[in-house]
Amino acid sequence: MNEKDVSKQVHALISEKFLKPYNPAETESRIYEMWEKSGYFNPDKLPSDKPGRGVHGEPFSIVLPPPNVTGTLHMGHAAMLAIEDIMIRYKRMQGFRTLWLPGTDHAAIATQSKVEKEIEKKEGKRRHDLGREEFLKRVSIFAQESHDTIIDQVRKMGASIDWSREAFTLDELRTKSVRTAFKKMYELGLIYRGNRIVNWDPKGQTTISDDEIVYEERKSKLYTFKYSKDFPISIATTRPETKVGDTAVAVHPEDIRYKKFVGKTYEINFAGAKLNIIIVADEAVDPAFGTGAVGVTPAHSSIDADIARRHNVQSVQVIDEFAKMMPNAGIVAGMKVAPARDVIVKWLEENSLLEKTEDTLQNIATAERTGGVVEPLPKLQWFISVDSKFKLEHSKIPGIKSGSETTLKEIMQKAVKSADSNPDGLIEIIPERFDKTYFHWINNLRDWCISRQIWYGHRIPVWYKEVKNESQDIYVGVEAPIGEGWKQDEDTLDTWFSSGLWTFSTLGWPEKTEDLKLFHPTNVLETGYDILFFWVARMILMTGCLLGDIPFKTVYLHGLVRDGKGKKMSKSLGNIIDPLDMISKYGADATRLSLIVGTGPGNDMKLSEDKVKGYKNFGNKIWNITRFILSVAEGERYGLTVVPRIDFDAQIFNDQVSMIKLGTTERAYLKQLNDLIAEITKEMEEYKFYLVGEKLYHYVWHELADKILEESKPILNGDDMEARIARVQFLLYALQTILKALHPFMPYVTEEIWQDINSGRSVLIVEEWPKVL
RNA sequence: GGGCGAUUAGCUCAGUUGGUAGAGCAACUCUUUUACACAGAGAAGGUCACAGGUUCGAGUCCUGUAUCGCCCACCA
Repeated sequence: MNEKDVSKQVHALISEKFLKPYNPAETESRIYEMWEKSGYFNPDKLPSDKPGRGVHGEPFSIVLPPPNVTGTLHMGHAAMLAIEDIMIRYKRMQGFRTLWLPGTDHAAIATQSKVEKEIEKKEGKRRHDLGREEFLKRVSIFAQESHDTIIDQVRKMGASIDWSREAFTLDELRTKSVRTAFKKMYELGLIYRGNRIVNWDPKGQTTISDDEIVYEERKSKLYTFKYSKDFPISIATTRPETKVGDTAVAVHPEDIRYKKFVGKTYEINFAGAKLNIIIVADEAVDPAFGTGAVGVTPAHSSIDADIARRHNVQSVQVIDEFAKMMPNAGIVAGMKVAPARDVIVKWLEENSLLEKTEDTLQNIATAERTGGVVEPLPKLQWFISVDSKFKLEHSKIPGIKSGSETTLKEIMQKAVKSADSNPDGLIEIIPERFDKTYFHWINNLRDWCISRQIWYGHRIPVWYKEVKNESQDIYVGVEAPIGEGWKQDEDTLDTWFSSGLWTFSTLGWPEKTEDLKLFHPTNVLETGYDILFFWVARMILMTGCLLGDIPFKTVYLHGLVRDGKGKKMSKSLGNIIDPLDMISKYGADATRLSLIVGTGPGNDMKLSEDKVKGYKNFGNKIWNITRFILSVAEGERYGLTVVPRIDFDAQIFNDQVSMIKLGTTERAYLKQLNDLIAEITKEMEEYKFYLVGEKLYHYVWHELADKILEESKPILNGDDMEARIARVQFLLYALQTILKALHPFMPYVTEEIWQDINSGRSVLIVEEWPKVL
């Protein structure tokens, strides 16, 4: 038999598919289906044949940060899925009883405004034209469609997630969790209803939280003037139109210029409005700024409201919910805020009261979702108090004893580990530097306004009943109260209220489920650093309050996905890279790896199509390495029968069992590979996936392929049978090892190869992570 | 105004208790040799932002400066 014939025969022994380049498109959906059928995504259906592994293993859980049902997934989601799937697959291979729980977020205000915009564009109607019921029906349809798209995308990424436990922040079970949480916190005195200055978005017609504000720097003018000729003090403001609502002028207590006026009151006719101004002394005033005197508008500025409260000064609202001046606003009554400002300035000029106009930069508060300029208004809303003391019955949080008094702020402070300030904290944030940001935020935290005047979301579980004497009965509960005349609160809850419960609402709380016992606290929360405050802090708050526990042990924060040049991806720049597009062009494995390598936790990642392409080539490289190794292993010309490759570890490393002696070269190769496994296993534990991905890439391509395979060719073609067998043994071992080690990163191509070389007798996702020998 | 981060090869980034600088991509030269041209071989490329300091020795520790980026903040 000549060489050519041998070659043909060899090829006949290898699956035909290895003769062509690796084709992700043909492979991925088939493999994903196989995984799903295996049941191994579900921690209850993991293999049970080995002690301490699979269903007998230690639990390891991650709850997916639920994507908003506002459309489709972007690269940031893809990165999140890639990182979490790596964690889960790694732990599953290590024998942990892994749960990765999927879900979606109704994202109240975001989803509602998206649908509102769509309806307005298509039908020219607003939500009030449709009515609450019809509008909600529309939103639900949209949410369902988004949900289906999202689920499909999650699967395409190769996420080994337990679909049997899928949750939605607005489904029946989560509604029960939300209402139970509300009721408990109300009973603890942590949720209260109060009339306070809130951030009102006139465009969205709702309150928003401090975190939903985006500040925009704008040029503005600082006007210095007097209310009237008889008034002794000049004040400065950027918003003259609000001055019709002034009720005081505040000066610093030590300011000798104004000391003599403190306590005096003045009746003034200011632009047609009747003002009653009292001069008060307050530490909050900076004597060096402007005139050193502040016109206090308690109804339209929270700092002014604070001053007013300290000095018992009344509050007069002059701007309404549509950002229009109210009837008591003198000559500007009925006008919009902006023109009212001009009119007031003109009035000041005409009356020779304006002393100075200066250019200044001002941070304008705008609503994140609608872009509307936020108007601070006094409104009756529901709040969560972060400073109220309450008794925490059962506490696992270090520094807070069961049954002791604490506050939500304290819970948030004590739960998180900080090398400097709180070394005993149980929650570790990765990268560490973010704990500074976290603590800084907590220290400045104010009460959280949780009611929203929108329709889509959890309706506040409070019912009112009018009784005589203009008072009303109030009922807070999980179910509607029995009896006539109860009316439920019209408002809905801030979407982060339900997200805050996510780690335990998804596991069945308030029921005492087996899942809750097994999988809570979850091991890792992996999410973007941009929602550290929105979400992570609130989960810690809610879990501490309701379970007396932490929601997760480790917080792994990833950054933003930017384009190849480091620019933020946006529609207007046209630089958006769509994950589905990348998957269909280069495969999920390549897409995943390109999002991992080159970026540490907490850093923004740069992604270009070329990078993805490069990793597609890598998939093919592995494919070709497999072809080569199988061809030499299975060739008759080497005198080898097809070896049951699954048992190689034993054969290689136990000389008693093996008939094959490894040579010094094989042992050197083996040591190198072993060192690599030791290194990357350590780095996996340290969440340094970017290093592991890169090192495996480098080893496979530039060590195994370029050096070891090349160096092996003369031996494999030589006459020394024993040397050939030893080499083939090593190569097969190396192949299996890198398939295992790469599997969390490139699940599809590794599983596809594994299926072939093991003739479908085992599934790589539950194989053992390579051992350090 | 406060805080955080970055600054290392043309580009994107590693560099874990201080011990003579690394990877990927791009560019260059050569090679179509039966695993792979979605490839291989080879060569090239850096005063580690700047200035001081500690040390036998600093990309790494300290102080300061500059530039860029991000977050937080109710100076009216």
